[in-house]
Amino acid sequence: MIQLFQGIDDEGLKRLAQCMRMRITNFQSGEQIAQLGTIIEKVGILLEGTAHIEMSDADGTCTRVQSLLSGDVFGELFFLPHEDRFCVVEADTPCRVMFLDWKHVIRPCPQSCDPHGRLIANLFQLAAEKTRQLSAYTDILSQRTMRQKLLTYFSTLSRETGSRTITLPMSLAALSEYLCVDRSAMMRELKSMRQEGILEADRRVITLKKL
Amino acid sequence: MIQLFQGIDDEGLKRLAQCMRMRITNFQSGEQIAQLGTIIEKVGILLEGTAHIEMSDADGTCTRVQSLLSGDVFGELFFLPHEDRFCVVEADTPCRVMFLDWKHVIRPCPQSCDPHGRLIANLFQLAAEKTRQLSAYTDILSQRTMRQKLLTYFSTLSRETGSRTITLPMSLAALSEYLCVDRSAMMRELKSMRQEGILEADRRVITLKKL
DNA sequence: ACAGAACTGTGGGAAATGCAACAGCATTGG
DNA sequence: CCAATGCTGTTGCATTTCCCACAGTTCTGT
Repeated sequence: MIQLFQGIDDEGLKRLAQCMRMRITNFQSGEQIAQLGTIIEKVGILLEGTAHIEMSDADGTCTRVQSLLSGDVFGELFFLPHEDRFCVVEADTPCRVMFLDWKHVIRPCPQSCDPHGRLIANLFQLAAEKTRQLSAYTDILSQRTMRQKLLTYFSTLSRETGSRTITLPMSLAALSEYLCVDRSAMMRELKSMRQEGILEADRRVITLKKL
Repeated sequence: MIQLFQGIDDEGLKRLAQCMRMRITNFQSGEQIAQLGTIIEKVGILLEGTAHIEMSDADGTCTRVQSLLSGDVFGELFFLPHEDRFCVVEADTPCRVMFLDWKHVIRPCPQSCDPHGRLIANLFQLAAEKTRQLSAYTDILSQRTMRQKLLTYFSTLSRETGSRTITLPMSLAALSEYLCVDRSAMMRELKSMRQEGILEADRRVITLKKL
């Protein structure tokens, strides 16, 4: 199920395809799907496969800044790169990608078709979700101590799943990068949190004991 | 000049006002302008005055998470609060605020009027700008050392103004909070950066000497 | 089944950062 | 003009975090 097309039936999709000149392209693993500039030009929807956005720093180092899964929407709307940086979307596995022209999206079609309005609403919904994720992330990073970073992240996960026991969606090594802290220091911190009875931790499975 | 209405003339504004049931309300200092829920309901535009968004934490502490100036747009689209948090917009000075109903914004009017499309495009533009700001901020916070945080922030400012000499838009004390570091530690770091010839710093005026 | 790679867990020592406290300067409002 | 307040700049000391190194485990592809 693709969120972007939620509430739009096949009939509507066909009309939309005409309205906004949809085109679908296939990419192989490692192939470049798009480059992101500083103005909004295109909207991409990953129909199948996995990909990621990577950013070249001024000094040449590449950083993977975002992972994209099936159904994800990407483009300048959702990730406007900084001016002096080079930003590309690259396929991790074979991908099937749909592109829309931005200018056709925002220009309501003459018939003012219903699916079009729906699509725009969905796009906004996705944009809002994006900012929510980003602000949740800054919420974590703005914590001063590592313990607070960890607890902020864990309680977000716990809230989302509705359970005190959570399974991390990434390796502990990746978690340390996500939190922007040293891995060994994080292990040490987890250890002392365990000793203080704040949580139980066995590899990726964490159980929060106190609030 | 209000960005949201860029490219729309008075004639168009009048039509829009009908289309989407614009209404304008005045607020006094300290008055609550709106509460932000978890679904998109309204779009607010601050026409005059200054305000801020504050978030009540689970433990009751209030944090000012965003300042709003004349022309700023707020609402769930731009700031979706976390589920268990209570989020309000409050006036700092007397404010004049315009509200639009979200459902009328995304529903293209029967006549498919041109200003409507323009408004939607502007809204997207603003949303994109918001995510850009947020990701610039995470870019800073994700730096591991204070020096890198400072340099990342300074070079962003420098890039924006196109000059190597920048004037901080806030006090040094506020800057330390923005960067989520200790103020005295930051002063110390600025001092050693000055001594190493990386920059010149006199109060809020900073000159970058090396890249 | 095996080799290689990635991940987890631990520790010592170095470096960075935070905390607390204080003094001088600038700004503001009566 | 003065007092009060907030901002800047500095320091000693405690703590946290980082860096590096190593060992055991799990995972992965052949």
